[in-house]
Amino acid sequence: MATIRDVAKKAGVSVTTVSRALNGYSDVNEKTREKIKVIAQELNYSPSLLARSLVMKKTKTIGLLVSGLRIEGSKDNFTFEVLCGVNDCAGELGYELVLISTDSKKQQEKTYNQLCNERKVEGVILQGIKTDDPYLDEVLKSDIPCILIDIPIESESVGYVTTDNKGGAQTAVEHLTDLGHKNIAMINGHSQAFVSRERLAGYQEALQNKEIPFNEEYVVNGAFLEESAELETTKLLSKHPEITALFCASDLMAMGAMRAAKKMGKILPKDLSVVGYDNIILSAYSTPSLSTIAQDRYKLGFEATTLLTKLLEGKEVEKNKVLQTAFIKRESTTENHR
Amino acid sequence: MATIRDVAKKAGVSVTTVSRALNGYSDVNEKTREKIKVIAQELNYSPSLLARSLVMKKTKTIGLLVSGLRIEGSKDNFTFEVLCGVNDCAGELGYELVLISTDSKKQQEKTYNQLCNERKVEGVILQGIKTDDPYLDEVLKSDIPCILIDIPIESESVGYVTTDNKGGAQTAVEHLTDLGHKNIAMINGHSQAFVSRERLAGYQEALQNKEIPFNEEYVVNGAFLEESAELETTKLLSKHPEITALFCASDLMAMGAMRAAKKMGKILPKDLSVVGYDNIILSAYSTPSLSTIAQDRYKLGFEATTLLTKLLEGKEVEKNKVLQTAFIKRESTTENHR
DNA sequence: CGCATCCTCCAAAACGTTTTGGAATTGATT
DNA sequence: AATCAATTCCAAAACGTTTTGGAGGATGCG
Repeated sequence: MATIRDVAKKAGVSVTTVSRALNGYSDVNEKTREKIKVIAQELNYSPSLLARSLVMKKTKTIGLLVSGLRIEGSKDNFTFEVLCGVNDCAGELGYELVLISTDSKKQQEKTYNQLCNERKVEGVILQGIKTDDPYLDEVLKSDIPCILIDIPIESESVGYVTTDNKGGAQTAVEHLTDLGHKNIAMINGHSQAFVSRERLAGYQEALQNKEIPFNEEYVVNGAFLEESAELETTKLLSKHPEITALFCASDLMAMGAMRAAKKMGKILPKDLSVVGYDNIILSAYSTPSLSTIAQDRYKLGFEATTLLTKLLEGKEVEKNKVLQTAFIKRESTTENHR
Repeated sequence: MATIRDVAKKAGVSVTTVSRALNGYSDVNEKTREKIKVIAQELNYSPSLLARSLVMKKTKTIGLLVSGLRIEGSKDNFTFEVLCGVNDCAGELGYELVLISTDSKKQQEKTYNQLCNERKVEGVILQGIKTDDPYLDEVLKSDIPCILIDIPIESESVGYVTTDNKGGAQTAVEHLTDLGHKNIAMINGHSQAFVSRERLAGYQEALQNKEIPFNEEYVVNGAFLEESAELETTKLLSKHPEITALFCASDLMAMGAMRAAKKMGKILPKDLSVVGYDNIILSAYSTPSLSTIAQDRYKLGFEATTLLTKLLEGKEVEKNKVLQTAFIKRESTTENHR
């Protein structure tokens, strides 16, 4: 409510002096500085970031643009944990965070550039965007610094962070082959995700290393959805009863797959070993608990922010970062008995 | 990048005209308006919300102030789902949303008023704050409109939304008494939460209705934490083996309680019926799945935003809203066999 | 023709800051 | 006494918008 002018008037000095006093400049007498500080406190004055940003042409604000901020995200907490990481890092570095959420409807109203320019965000972190999203082109053309999460594309102003999806998938499948499984199917996500392609590549490589031939029919698409995965698994296991192990590209799909198997009368993990991907909370609580590949979503957000701020501050940096994954053994995988 | 001045220059009109043309005023010729629109598009112009807010003294921005935005929140998703609700409602009504997160460290640097005044938020939604938090006093003294989530306090500028905690708890416990249970214990949250007091009251009332005497030793404090609840349950059941049913003030604590019981060799739900509170995702996936009281966290956020915006727009409204809960029967409760 | 009315447009002020380029005072040095 | 340097302060411009109050021209009416 109180402006710098009010402080200046009450202190009997100019606004310039108030500004310089409060911002720690040296050309103001310590005595007047103290006086000004006291008065500012009395008046409950806090400088308007709006006005400051306007004149300084700097907002110290980054945007977290999430495509599809929906309550369904509760199941894997991807968005939430990334948000926590971004928020913590931004807080540490003194950046404000604005949350920008879009969906296909909103995208028709405002372009990516409009969204960012309006709010004068200095940089953006993009989460949840698909590879065929029209925004992605805009992002690459735009010169607003941006870090993509889980989309490995680089340009002058764009970098990315992701995890070692191929390596993670390979580890998962090798765990299954190590247990003696030969007929290993994969429930993959949708093809508009880079991570799906990478995880498929890891699956294939793991098989190849053990000289197990790749069977196209063993890979089905579960769209990262629990229900789709359940449906696809039912079809898959009916058609191919010889399958003894399943690698799912997400834990959520693994949940659906396990339910499908149970409904078909299979005993887990004896009749079917399942390994997931993500290490979501649920995976520790399901019966059987799920062996999975853990990826650190919090760190994904944190590192994205670190990278972005370095970009903003003009530091020369690698514009990408690939985080490692970790395999977590739980109850859903066991030796092949057939 | 392009400013209104650039558009004006290129269109050969004044900035006034550009402003009025773009904002749909009537005193501009349709032909010039079209021309201006085209040029604005060409230049990729979007008005600076900063400048606009400054001059209009209106930001159309609300703040979601969450105390303790931490990754641990993944387990119950309270914050996330509230956020989704707030975000959706704010989006619909044309409000910007800024996420403000605090913790005890940050609170020492900046007061509540500073936090809000700096960013010129018009109103605030407060989530995750405890009843003994120093911010709460500030909130009540401040004249920034504010909606509290799950803290039933009202003042001139402050309202709240919450759920019917007492009724919910009562329903939960009545479910247990209906199943023939007499020795029903309660694992409550910490006492700095209004919801804990309310749920305790509901527990007591349900017992009283069935003329079951209240036993102080049957109520223990699990601090809303899974581990604490596990520990307390172990102690409780050891000391009072006659207990056949448990009402937990949160699903997460119910998870801990069930684990404790299992570790003691009890078969669930035969030896112990458990009902939780919240209906978090986990509760549907645990073994046994958890009977619980569902509260709609998304709606909590959505209604909070509705209320806040009405307050901001000066509409005369009830400054509070109490949402109903719903009982969900799952596997963790069964008839008393003793 | 004279006047009122409508339609288009615009110059300038305002919002609350920071920064620039000095000005005034004081103290020290020649 | 004159000069110089250091210290402390300030007026004014700038940032990018919206709004106010009115100007100028065209049109309609008596």
